[in-house]
Parts: sequence; structure tokens; C-alpha cells
Amino acid sequence: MCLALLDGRAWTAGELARAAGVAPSTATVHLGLLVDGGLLAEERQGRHRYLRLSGPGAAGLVEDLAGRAGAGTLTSGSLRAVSASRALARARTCYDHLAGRLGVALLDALCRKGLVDRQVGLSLTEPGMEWLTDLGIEVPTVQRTRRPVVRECLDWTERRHHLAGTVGAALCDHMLEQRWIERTSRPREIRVTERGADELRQRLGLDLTS
Amino acid sequence: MCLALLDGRAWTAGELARAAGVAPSTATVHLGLLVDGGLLAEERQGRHRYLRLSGPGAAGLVEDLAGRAGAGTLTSGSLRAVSASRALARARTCYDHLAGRLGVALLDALCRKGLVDRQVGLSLTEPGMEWLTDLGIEVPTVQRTRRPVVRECLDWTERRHHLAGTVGAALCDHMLEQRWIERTSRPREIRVTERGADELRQRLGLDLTS
DNA sequence: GACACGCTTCGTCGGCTCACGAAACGTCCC
DNA sequence: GGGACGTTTCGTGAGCCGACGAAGCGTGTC
Repeated sequence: MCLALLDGRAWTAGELARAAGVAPSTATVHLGLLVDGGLLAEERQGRHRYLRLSGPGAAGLVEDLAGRAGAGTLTSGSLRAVSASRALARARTCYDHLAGRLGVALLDALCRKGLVDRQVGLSLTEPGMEWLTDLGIEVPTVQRTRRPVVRECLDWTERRHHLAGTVGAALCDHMLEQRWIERTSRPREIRVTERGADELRQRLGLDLTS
Repeated sequence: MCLALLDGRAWTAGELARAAGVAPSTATVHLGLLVDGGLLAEERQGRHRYLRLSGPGAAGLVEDLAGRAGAGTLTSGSLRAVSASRALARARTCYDHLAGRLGVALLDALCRKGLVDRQVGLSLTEPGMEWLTDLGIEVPTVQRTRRPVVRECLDWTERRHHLAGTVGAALCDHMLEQRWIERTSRPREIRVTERGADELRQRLGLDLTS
């Protein structure tokens, strides 16, 4: 259920129960514990109980645990499940930023262009800030919650890092808004649009033919 | 046992069993699982089995979980336990860097002096690199393992961040070597020496009278 | 108002987890 | 070699965990 919630959206208790393959009553208990423990936040609307990860910290913890546990279980199963997981490996959202091969390639490209620096921790360079401004993205500064502006997040299909933090989230938002990418019917899956491929090639030298 | 191992040193299986208050046979099983899971690394020497956290990533995960679970349990108990935990709250090591009020104050001072920047993630500034060189600390660059040079680590007594990463570790090493601080007889406890207090005041304007 | 629906509460039960002690093994030190 | 010591293996047992279904509650819909 926590993995399902990594898509960053709020799910109802019933959806999570179905996703996990357990009875609704079972889900109620577990979700209650997770809320009590501060990992999930809930919002009640009518007869629905919406649940989401309580914040980036919680998402980070789930990512970390998932990375260690190895989500290798996803790669086996029915044909349908396998092809779905292949699509997810290609491009997906991870909480509120991009993941999968696309996410990893994006961070690589940003580093190659000198927009993000990996030498001393992960940091946004001066050109990087300009590049974001050019795109119309307001460069976020560190806020109350102390969420890092740029952060590395371990990608558990690629086993390499992709870009998280407020910049990762803002970039993902922007790409969705400008229709460089779009969501498919499946929860966390992402598809790069024609326009997105062009923009990424021009702005970052990123070739997505693979 | 994981919390005990956060002191960054290797413990024997028996020590960990005693620390956790379980039978040696019980500890054997659990430690075996943790090693299999990749969280701990082991090293056998004669009849001893030494265990340590497998790396900074593992330490980070334990820190994160401990922070969420709230180590509030430590603050109650016998008088002896309470005074021990007070000493730990004052200054201790966390894996391989400094924690407790000292650790938090150190990071604050570094930021105030402009040696570390909190605005865009956490990063080491140009003056910060010079400051380290002046101390005789070679400024670490990002290495194979991709361990961040500077990283924020949530301090679970102070509920604020202290400095981790390779610089946090190097600084802690240096302070021990130069006897600015020294270990006490208790596992993770640290005491600031006279000399250390002087140096910290002069170099960082850090006053430790509290 | 009746009904469908989503969620929750409660009671129950199987099974797994985790603890222990006894015994064995290997190492180190007389 | 003998004995102390640290660790491991194995068997056993208590207890908790986590699952379910039935029943109940509140909300939305016809």
C-alpha cells in the first residue's frame, strides 16, 4: 500500500485494499496504524477515506526501504504484469517527481550540461537556476519544512539516482503542464509526448530513442 | 541493536545481545537476518563475530526509522539511565559524525559563518573548503560509493539536523585526533575538551557554556 | 424512505514470530 | 589437554500478528 501511495496521489482505503489484495477490514487496521505512526495523512470526504503519504520525508523512507527490500517481485508474474512493469521501468512518477529510465536520464543530462552539480553533494548551479527560470519555473528556495531543493532519490528499477526535491517536483509539474509528458490510464505510468521528446533533445541534448 | 551500532563501531554479537537484553542465541538469529538483508556487515575474528552497519546508507535508514519511531523511550527509566541519556543528548557520535546538542550547534555555527550553505540543499561553500584545508582536512570529493560530501541528518534528541556526509565524518575524526573531543567510557558519549572548547570558540564563534 | 456503497468494529482463528535453554562447536589461554 | 568463553544450532513453546467475515454505521443515490 505504501508503494502504491508513492505515486504521490491520495488513494481511498478500498483502492489500497484491492491493490494489496486484502480485505477492506484488514486495510482499515493497517492504514490506521500508518496514520497514527505519522507515515500517512488522511482526509475524509463523505464516505471515502483518502490517504496519502504524509510528506516528502515519508516518501523518502518508503523509497529507501523499497530500494533495500528490492522490488524484484514486480518483474515476475503474468505477461500482463510484466509488460506493465516494463512500462513503469521506462517512465513513471515517484511520489512527486520523475523516475524510471526517464528520471535517471534526466538527472544525467542535467549533470552533463552543468545545470546540477554532483561534486559536493547535489546542488543546483548558477546556470541551472537560469535554465529553470528560462523554462518559467520559479527557482524554489528552502522553505519552512526544510525540504531539500535538489535531492538524489534511489531509483529501484534502475538502481541509480534520479532527481527529487522541490526542483524535481517543480520540473515534473512543469513537464506535465506543458504536455512534455502525460499520465496514462495506469497509476504511475508516464508517457513522453512528441513535443516532450523534442524539447528534451533541444534543451538538454537528451535522446530518448531507447 | 541497530541503534547501538549507530556509534559507527563494530560490536560483537554478545555485546549486542546484552545491549538489547536478549539471549545470545536470539541475537544470533536476528543478526544473521540483518546481515543477509545487507543492513549489517560482519567480520569474524577468532571466536568473535564483529558486526557493524554496512555503510552510510544503512546508518541513514536506521536514523530515519529511529527518528520516526521516536526514541522517547530512552528518556525515562532509572536515575542512572536518565543521566546517561542526558550526557548522550549533550554530545555523542552518530555513526561516524557528531550528534546531540554539540552536533546541532556545530552545523548551526558552520552555517552562520557561511562555511556551509543551507539555501540550495546543503552544500559546502568556497570559504568552507578553505576552512577545512586550514584545519588540515583534505576536502573530500564525491567518491565511488556516491556518499554525499555534506548531508543533513536528523538528530533524534534535538529534532533538528546535524552535519553528516564525508565532511561530517572527517570533521569528527579530526576533532578526535586533535583531542578537541574525546570518547568517554560509555559507548557513544563524547566530551568536549578544554582545548576543543577554545578552538570551537575561536574558529566558529561557538560558545558551549550550556 | 429504501437501498447501495464505503468504511469500521468486533470476534475468531490459524500460523508465524520470536523468545529461550540445552547442547555442540570452535577458539583461545593456561 | 583441559577448561573457559563466544557463538551457533536445534527443539520447544508462548504469544502476538494479521487475516477474515459478519454486523453496524454513516453517506450518497434513486
